[in-house]
Amino acid sequence: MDSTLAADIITSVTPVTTAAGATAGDASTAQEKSGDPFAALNPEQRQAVDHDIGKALSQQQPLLIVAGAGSGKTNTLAHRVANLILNGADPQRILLLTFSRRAASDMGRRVGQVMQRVLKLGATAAPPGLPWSGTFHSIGARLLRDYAVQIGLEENFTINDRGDSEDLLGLLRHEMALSSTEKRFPLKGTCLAIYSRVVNSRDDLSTVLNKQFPWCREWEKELGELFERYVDAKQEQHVVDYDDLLLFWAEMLSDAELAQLLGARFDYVLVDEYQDTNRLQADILRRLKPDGAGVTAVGDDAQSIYSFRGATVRNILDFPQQFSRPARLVTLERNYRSTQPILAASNAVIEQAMERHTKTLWSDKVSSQKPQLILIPDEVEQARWVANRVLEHREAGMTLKSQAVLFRTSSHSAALELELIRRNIPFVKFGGLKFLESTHIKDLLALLRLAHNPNGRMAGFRVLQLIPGVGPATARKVLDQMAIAGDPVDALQNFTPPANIALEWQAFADTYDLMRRAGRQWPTDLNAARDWYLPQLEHKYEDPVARSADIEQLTQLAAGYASREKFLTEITLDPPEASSDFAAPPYRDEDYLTLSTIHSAKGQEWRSVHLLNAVDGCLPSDLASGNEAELAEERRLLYVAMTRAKEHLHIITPQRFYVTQQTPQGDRYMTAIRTRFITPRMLPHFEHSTWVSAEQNGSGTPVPDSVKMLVRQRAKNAWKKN
DNA sequence: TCACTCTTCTAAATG
DNA sequence: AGAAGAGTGA
Repeated sequence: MDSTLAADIITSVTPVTTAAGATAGDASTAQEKSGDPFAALNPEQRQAVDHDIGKALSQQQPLLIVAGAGSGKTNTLAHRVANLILNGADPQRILLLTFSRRAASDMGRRVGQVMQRVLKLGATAAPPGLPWSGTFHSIGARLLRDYAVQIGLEENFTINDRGDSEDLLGLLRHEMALSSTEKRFPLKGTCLAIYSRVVNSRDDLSTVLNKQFPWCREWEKELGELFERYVDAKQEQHVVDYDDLLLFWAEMLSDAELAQLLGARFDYVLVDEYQDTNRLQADILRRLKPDGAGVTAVGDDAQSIYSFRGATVRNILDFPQQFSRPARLVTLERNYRSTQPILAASNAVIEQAMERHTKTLWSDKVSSQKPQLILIPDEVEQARWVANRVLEHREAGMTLKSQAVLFRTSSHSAALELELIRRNIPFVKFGGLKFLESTHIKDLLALLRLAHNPNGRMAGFRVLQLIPGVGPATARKVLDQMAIAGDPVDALQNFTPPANIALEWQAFADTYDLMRRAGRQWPTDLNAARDWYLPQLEHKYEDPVARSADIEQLTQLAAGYASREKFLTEITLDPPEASSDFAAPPYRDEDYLTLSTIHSAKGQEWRSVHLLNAVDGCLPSDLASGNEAELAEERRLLYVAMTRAKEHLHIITPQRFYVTQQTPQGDRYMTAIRTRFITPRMLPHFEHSTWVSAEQNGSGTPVPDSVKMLVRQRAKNAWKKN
């Protein structure tokens, strides 16, 4: 093992006190008193951090850390990485697999802080970077580029995002005449979901259809054929989809020689959020390190919320037996995040879950304030109430950044967003509709992709139809000619378009020519693309101004990347989280409120958390109330949402919903009831209050709970005979 | 072959 | 509310 790097760091030690913030307890003082760098960790965390340190790599046992919400999971993992490096591990040979890009950079920073503190590095001394940290997908993409030639992939392959993949399936579906069948064939989105599930769960098609898509069972034969064509089409077009990034990686590892080569690249493999990995990812891990030496996984089965993507709780439950050597299990139950009343309520919710690693979180943060359960007339009032409360908290010294509003589904925040805009409260929304998914952004990216990979038919199909007068038929003809031509640029230039669009055609051909011309430098090709696209925007959309602002923003963003390939890969795997409408750059540095789907809130924490629409139909979503497994996951979602709160938790249940879709004899409003996951038995864990709408009581002041209780009690007493 | 309108169907979370 | 397919006129 290479220990030169750690040695280098130690020689640069300077006796400066740390600037890095201590997370759990008072790290710096505890450590200075005892002289022990890890003194601030609790005994279980310490076991995890010290596990098999100093043993020969080949002798090390795999490690599973089952870490409850807020138990210092990231901190523990960061300390373990730092400890490995301190004991001679080479940071270049550590593979750190995280769930999101944000988690990856967070981890890198934390490791740096720990290293700095432990080694007492000066604030200016750079801690070692971790070049191999990222999501399974992004690491997969890097490895595929490295080994492309050896596994028969074209070097210029591009990555299709979900929209492209759906469109490709849609096209093939149409070609197979499945779009006009007597009984409706599954839509392209459903087709992709089925395909993806097959790949990620490693089940066969009929199992997946029976288990997850029973209403599509009758199409098994056609779907099988469609997917076969889909795989061929991707190969012809030099494109891969998200699932391929994992699948090709796994397949690469089923070759003994390549597996040996790849496994030997990394001494340590650490996986965060293991509860949200799927079987394909578990296979990758096992094939990379068959005996589990140097493998650490961290996760919490109670927070598994990605089964729709094929993640399975079985992964974490089975981890101890996954390798040729059994794993060591360490459980972290002490919560450093939330107050005891918040934890008590969260525990009550998750206790109803059936299969799990039993653990009960505890905390010594006392508080007299129970989480609040608020009954509110409707969504509009909900928005107003939340905005009021957010401002109140801020008056009490809580920055907007330390507060968040969470919801099950992106659209649940619509009313709140309007209210926040109206009242000038800055916010950033995470999750939901991505910047990347708007048509105009997709158009421009498609043009860049087509320049990078002329075989990418989906990109081509989309781009060509942007030219006025070009529809599907012409586009197909052009693409066919491009495919057989030696040089795609020549094919475009030589194509004879219908006479009435000759001018438009020439402008496009010249742009493409420019973009592919040898010697061009990024981002000049991007600028050419933009200059061509902006005028198209004018006649294609009603609101060209807002859209061209997005395009400008994308151009800015893109110029920051080293190359076209880097940009295209990164933007596909890690799109900007918030749409430009709400996250204009100036807001970024200011204080802002966070709006987030529960899924995107994973791993985060805030002093105050509001949870919107805690009613049946929203949480659990009525689309996910089909079977027990789906319901169990919805329950975990509520648990995840609740455990994000450190001090204040407000759960809001609007009683009436405005229904946009009219049922034949339906009402405009629908009455909602409190989420079934908060049962009457749990009510003592909450403080209750009711907000009477402004119209009803004139002032909009909430009626204090004490008054209400009094009234209710008296009403009840009238019937008591004692 | 394209561009447009009309009708019917579906509807989430994400790398 | 928006997508996808069907139908129609230029």
